[in-house]
Amino acid sequence: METGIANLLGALSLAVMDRIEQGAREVVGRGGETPAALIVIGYGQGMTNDKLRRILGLSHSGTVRLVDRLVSDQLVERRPGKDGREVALYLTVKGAATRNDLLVSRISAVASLLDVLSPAETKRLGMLIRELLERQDTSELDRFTICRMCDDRVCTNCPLPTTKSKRDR
Amino acid sequence: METGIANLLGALSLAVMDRIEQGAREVVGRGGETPAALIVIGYGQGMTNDKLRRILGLSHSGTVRLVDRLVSDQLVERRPGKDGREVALYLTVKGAATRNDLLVSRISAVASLLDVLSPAETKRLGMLIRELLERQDTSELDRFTICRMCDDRVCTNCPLPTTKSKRDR
DNA sequence: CCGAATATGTGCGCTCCGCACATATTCGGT
DNA sequence: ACCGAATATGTGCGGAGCGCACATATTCGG
Repeated sequence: METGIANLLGALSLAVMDRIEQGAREVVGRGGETPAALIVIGYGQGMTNDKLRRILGLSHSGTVRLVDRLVSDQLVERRPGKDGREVALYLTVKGAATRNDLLVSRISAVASLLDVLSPAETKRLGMLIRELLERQDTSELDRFTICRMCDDRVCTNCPLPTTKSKRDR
Repeated sequence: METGIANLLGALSLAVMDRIEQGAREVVGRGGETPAALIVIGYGQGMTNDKLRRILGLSHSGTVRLVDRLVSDQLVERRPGKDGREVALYLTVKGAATRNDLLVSRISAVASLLDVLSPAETKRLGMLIRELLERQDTSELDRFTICRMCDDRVCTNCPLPTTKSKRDR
């Protein structure tokens, strides 16, 4: 195994996430999984507290309090869900705008590290990362977790495998 | 700008750091910058509270309390520094062992994602990452920050630029 | 020699989160 | 149709991690 290369990827990932998280905190004024929550809620219609919990990898109560904060910041609304037990989470207008700023901030943070490469090098790097992600053995939940900060406007055809993998679960 | 590739690198970085941080928490029983602190203290002779603060990007008091935790966990010792104001931080035997476990855990976390690539692909990815890091405009402090979790046993010749850059500061 | 700079420690409070417990709704077997 | 199990959410409580403001000790520089 090439541990030297693993180390380099670890260092790069740390640098990337430092910049993403710093920008995210400036945009939403909060840290932890709060920015990711805002992005995840914006993906879908009918996101529930419990789905969010699993995607973010938080405890149940931690997720409830996280949503409390989003609601008190007027970024998210709790509405009655289809199932009487569920709560359906929706972005407010302000929440959608903040989410948008968040995605822009994230892409520009990564791009600022990436733009030292030539277009050809960037493309080669992109293809390798795409291969790497394609071949991961990810459950559907894993996919949402990995993609919990992804920009759905620029990520057409996500490379992560969908149906197969992890014993079809 | 290729924002699609920036998005992929962001997703990969998130996946990598999720795994690194999970492993680190299991090894040291603590999160935040505590694992990185243990690694940084292990690099040098005569690490001080203030140098550590700058590398980790924490406040002064946050760093003092972080070291308090490391001391109470018997991973680090405070010794009188050369300068009468400074405190010299040293790993205990237990601290050195924990640091070692931490580095092993980190490399294996990254490797578990990386090993779906062929040796040739891995090598190409490594070269591109190396190029990417080489061309960053990093101050000396930036280098330490980016490398704050790096495995000094496997990272021979770090690609990050040393002397030039950021107006020679 | 004394004020400024440097380095560390402390009181206090905030954010983010988990555990344990409580409540409400739906599902499933009889 | 009914009742226990499963599902989904909310709450009391506390801990981990961190920052701000302030205090103290040591060193530097004019």
